[in-house]
Amino acid sequence: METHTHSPHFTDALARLRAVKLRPTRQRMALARLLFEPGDHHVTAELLYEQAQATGVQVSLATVYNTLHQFTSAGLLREVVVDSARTYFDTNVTDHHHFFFEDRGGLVDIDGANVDIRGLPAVPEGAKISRVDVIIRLSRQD
Amino acid sequence: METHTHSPHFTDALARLRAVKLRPTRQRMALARLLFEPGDHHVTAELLYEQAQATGVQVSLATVYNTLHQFTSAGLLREVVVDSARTYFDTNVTDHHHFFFEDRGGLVDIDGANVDIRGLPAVPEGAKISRVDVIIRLSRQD
DNA sequence: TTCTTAAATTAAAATGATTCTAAACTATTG
DNA sequence: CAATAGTTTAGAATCATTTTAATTTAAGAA
Repeated sequence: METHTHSPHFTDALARLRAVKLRPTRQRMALARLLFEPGDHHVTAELLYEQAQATGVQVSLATVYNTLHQFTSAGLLREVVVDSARTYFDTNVTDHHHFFFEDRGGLVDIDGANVDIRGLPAVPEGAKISRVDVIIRLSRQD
Repeated sequence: METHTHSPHFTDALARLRAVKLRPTRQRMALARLLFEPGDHHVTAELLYEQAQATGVQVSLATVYNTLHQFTSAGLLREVVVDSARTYFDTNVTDHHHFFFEDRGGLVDIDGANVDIRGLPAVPEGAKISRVDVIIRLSRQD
């Protein structure tokens, strides 16, 4: 006999929200599932909003923006700045870098563990590194 | 006796425009001087527009945008994507990277000659590298 | 369960950077 | 100097994102 009837997915999203002290509202739960169940990927606000609509989740675009930012502040997501036209959010919050396909706007992660950057100058006085981003911009081969 | 009465600066801006086959209009000449005389630096469209106004150059914001993009296409400028809110243009078009001060939005160049990046995976099939950007994001110490 | 209230959601308006439009100039060339 | 292709521009349009202010809801108390 199971005492818990929640699906593992539900529990997972709920656990994540609890862990960062965000109220598990219907909207946040649904967005958390869309974001974290599929494994590492990248979304824009517009894309996540479309995914919500496509899967019957009722949520406004404003809430999608709010939620993406709240999740980012909470460390559940990372913002990736590669394109001045739109903001990407990454569900992979471990140390890593990106390939960026300039033509179609896609991102692919590069594990940061193996990447070693040498020859950088000293960090300016009074500042500290908050993050190092390596972006490899790709175009179509000839 | 001098046969040329142009200042070196004027000649320089003119030479640059000629080199990339852009008509040396009053506006482009003035913007070229604002951009290339001070040596390497970074501007946003709005900032360059303000500089033009401050120095009595009559030019519209639309032309500033047009010119920045034309100069970029011509290889006279480079676009730097570090902040999703605004686009920076860099007069340094040699191989280099950036420190980015997150709090005040400033950029400082890092010479690319000494920087060595190891451990990157192979470039995806059918794609080629158009550029590698290293952005070191800085926040205030403590 | 019901009440209370702070937190969350939302539609719609506002914002801000950037691009577009189409009309008025201007550099270049014959 | 005239013709014309390339430029500039004011102002409108666009588009991602944020804000506003009103409505709804989650969570804890009673």
